[in-house]
Amino acid sequence: MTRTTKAKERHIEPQKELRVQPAAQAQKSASTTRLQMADIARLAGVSTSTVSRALSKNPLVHANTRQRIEELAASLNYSINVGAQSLRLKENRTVALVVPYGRDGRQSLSDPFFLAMLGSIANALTDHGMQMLLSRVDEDQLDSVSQIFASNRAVGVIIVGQWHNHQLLNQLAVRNLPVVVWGAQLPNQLYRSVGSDNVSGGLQATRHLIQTGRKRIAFFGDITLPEVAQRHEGYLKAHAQAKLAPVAALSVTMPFVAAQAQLIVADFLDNTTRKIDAIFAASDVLAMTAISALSKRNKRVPEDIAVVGYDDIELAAHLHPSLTTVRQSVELAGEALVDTLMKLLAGEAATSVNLPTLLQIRESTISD
Amino acid sequence: MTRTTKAKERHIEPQKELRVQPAAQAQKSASTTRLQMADIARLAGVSTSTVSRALSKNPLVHANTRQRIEELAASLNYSINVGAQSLRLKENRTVALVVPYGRDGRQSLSDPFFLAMLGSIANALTDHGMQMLLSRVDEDQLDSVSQIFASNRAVGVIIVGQWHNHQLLNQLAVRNLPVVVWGAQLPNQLYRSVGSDNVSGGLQATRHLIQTGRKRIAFFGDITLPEVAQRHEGYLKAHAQAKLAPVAALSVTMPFVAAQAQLIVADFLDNTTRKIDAIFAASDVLAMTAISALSKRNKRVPEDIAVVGYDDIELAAHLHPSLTTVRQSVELAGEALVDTLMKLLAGEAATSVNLPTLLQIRESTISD
DNA sequence: TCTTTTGATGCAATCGATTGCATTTAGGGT
DNA sequence: ACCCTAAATGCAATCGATTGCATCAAAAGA
Repeated sequence: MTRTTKAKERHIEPQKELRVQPAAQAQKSASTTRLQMADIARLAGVSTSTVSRALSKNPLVHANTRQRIEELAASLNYSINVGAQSLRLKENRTVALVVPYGRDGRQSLSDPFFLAMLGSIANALTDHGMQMLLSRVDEDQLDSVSQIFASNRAVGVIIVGQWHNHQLLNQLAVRNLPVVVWGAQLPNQLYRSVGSDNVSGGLQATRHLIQTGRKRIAFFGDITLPEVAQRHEGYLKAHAQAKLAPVAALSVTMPFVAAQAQLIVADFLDNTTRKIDAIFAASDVLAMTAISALSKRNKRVPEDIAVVGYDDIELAAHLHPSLTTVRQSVELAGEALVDTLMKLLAGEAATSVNLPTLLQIRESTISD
Repeated sequence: MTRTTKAKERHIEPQKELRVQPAAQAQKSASTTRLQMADIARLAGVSTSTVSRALSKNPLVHANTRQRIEELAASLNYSINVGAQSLRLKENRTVALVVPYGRDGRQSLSDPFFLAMLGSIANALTDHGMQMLLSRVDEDQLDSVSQIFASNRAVGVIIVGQWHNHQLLNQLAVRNLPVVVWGAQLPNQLYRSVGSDNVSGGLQATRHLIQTGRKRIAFFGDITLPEVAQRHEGYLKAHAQAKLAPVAALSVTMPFVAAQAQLIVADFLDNTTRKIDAIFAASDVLAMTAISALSKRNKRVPEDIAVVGYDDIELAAHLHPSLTTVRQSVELAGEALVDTLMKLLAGEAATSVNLPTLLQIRESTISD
């Protein structure tokens, strides 16, 4: 019997060798047909099976053959088609990072903290040999996250910011989808979350202000967001521990977006009936907005009013005055999110993570 | 002849129906087999061909059939496997965003400007129905970008930051790869770039300082980077136009990373032989670092020393003093990068883009 | 009633890889 | 010289979709 078994010859589908040249660009090099395994096989004088095995370092192929194929592939700059590969292997090394965006509220992709987090997650994923797909999703259509799985775009999802979506996130969790959320840990929470210990952070910040003699401390932030609510809880707790009665009117709800917050801060400060000697802001950006508004009104920070922020973005240390703030380690956060997701993907037990917070005391609360 | 042609029955590969349960997680729902087109077809009592056509709104299928299939698919939350689809169609709607990272120099993923750009690009790509894959690549191995194409991971690449890689980028360009770079436009440039008009930006900033009476103006930035070099060129040009002789010793080379820059700035300021009355910094982060260092030395901004930054990050307006800076519109930048890439992908002619810059005059140069 | 036309659906090849089994070749033992 | 084992390679099915052509059913024309 002949070696060549006369490979099937009926090609119904027409070979589109002749491909239309894009009109404008005469330059487009003629045969941009992407190199594939069959090409390497032909050039190496072996079958695609052997090439496949050689490139995956399968010991079945002879060492010499393998080296020859590897060199050939490298010299031709060949790289296996990951789409075809993952189709066949039914595997996928992509994780989707979902950033919900609402009309109002914290515009995640402009807040330095969230952006830094994104970078950190990218790094952590790279360390695990994972790709990162960035998806922006309308806050109201967060259930479209399940499409990401259904269409096999990614094996896991990291959602940055839980917003007002606790129920939606729970719905994803009951479907057993590998999802991890950056945010607060809440009662009746079915999904895994990673976040800083917001209550403790709020407590540390407020206690510090009280210890430096402040008595009328304002709170700036959007309390409808779980994370902020917990920071506010810490704020109240610190008051209680010091046997101070917090003044409700000093808790001001405002979104995270600097431009919008600025107006509310101005309005608050100009209302002379409310005297304050300190501000605890739910993010560094809000704190900076507050400081800016204060200095426009000739209030000195920290002499007249002390300010504490939250996040410890890189700039916080380089401001004037440098900002006292509650540090959430972006690096730890990224690693914890990715680690938790990896556990879920491996089918291991994974619990929500509460990262420690550390108060960074700087000039905005202590005059030297 | 019978209708059913006795579909092929020899299944060599064993059906792995029995899949190993991950040990720890007994919960893992039993049949997590992802839904596929064949399932929809079976449930609808049609062939996969019909389902495929129905979902792609092919007029060949009867309107009733189509609606039935669409509803079924929707109710089961079915979504076509994009991997298989793009394998068959040989198309791909993913763009890779490559962020080179070097040991030193501007750590793109911590600088707010680059991060904001990333968000802007993500938005622009979403508008074009494109996915965005984020890849971090070592600055020295930038040629691995071609792997992204070879492995069909993405159809186009946007590189944020040209760094010292002009030659490498040119090499990519001669291979006719659809690549767009954020950075300066250089002589002998074969690739398409999008950037702000750095020379003009540097000119505007410096001229403004000169017009407000400053004479000994320091320049802070890493001149080995093309973008910074052009800003410095504008700085020199402004001096020439004002018939001022720039003092070479006042141009200080420093990386973009705040922590590293801080040391160099401190060293510079403490060297009493160099008197200055203004600083033009090549990024807002550098400007903020400078302001912080100045106020630590009891120098007032702008009274003693005026400071101009570059980028106009969102925070710049909310600082104290608010920062005079050269605005690079992140939104325009993202759109221009994506538009240019889309043109390349469509085979249309595309040219490099130089975006206009606008000097934002704020408190750090003008006392009110 | 029988042929023709048209509309709707199914069959099977295909995209670029992986892999179980079959097959060939080389090496070893007697 | 001959058989047997082991090593190396090839064949062809498969992953989940798309699509040209064939087929079937129903409507229209003769």
